[in-house]
Amino acid sequence: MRQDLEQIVKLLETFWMEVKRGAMSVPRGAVATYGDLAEALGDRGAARALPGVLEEIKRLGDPFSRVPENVPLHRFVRSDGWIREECREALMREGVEVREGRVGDLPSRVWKDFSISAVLTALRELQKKAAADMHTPQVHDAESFLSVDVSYAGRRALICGVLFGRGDVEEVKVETEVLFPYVPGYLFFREGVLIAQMMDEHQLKPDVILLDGHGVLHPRGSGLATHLGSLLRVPSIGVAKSLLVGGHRKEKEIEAVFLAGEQRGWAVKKSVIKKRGRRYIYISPGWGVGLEGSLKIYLKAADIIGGEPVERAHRCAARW
DNA sequence: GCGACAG
DNA sequence: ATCTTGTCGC
Ligand SMILES: [Mg+2]
Repeated sequence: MRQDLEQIVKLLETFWMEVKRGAMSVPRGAVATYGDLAEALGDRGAARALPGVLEEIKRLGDPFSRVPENVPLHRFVRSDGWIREECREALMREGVEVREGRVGDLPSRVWKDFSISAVLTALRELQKKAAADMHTPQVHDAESFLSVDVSYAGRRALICGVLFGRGDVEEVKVETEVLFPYVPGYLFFREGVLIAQMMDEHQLKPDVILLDGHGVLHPRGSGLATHLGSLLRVPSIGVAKSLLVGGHRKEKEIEAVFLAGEQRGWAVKKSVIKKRGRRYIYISPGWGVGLEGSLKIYLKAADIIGGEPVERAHRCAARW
């Protein structure tokens, strides 16, 4: 079953609505932790993204409504009781005891009765569907390539695609609004959605897309490259600078990367691609490409562009 | 206190 | 990813 961009974007809008509802429900005189709000949203791992999200809602409004909301940002603390510097005074005025930057008696003050929908769980369900979509005849070669990267400035994003493989090299750039924070394991919803918009707008149909992130080398087998490839029905490969999950030996120039006892990708010394560099980069199949195909096609792309393909897109995206 | 989780 | 001076290594 195919997903569509509008359905996904709708869920991202829901994310902001639910964060707002959750934040507004914390009563005066109480505090809530970022972790508990994240858990109510479906994943405690999103806790680190929430201070920024709440602040954005208050200052600028969510990216959909763009109407600033007076969320009680000051009632949110870290799970160890730590309160943001600028929130301490407001909290004290509400009768909360503040000692050395922390909530006096956290267990008695903390409120966690959120009744919001678990949007992040819904996002994970989409990831699982994309991961299950992994079959189809896999490609073993490609003639035209698109490498992509995204840079950020506040809530603006610059998406840059580099098309190559048929002689010339073409750059495509699109500037848009960021719709979702960075949460480890959910990169597709931040960058993939913007990249899909860019490819729609310019009607790009390369044989394969090379993305700055992982493919099946992901907790749910559904990284940025996998989900985007599945959405667009374009074969894709993940090219990451570090691991999110999994591990590998460090003896040969090219090593297999394993996750839960199964090979999910490759670690390739950068020196294989470029003159310098001793670090590994991580290649994994996205969608419509197998393990062997991902490595073969990636090395071909690197050879044609004469360097690391995603790095090429990275430099492009750095120029606003 | 330390380690850690793509971008 | 971004914020940023000087510093290290090829
Ligand atoms: Mg990037």
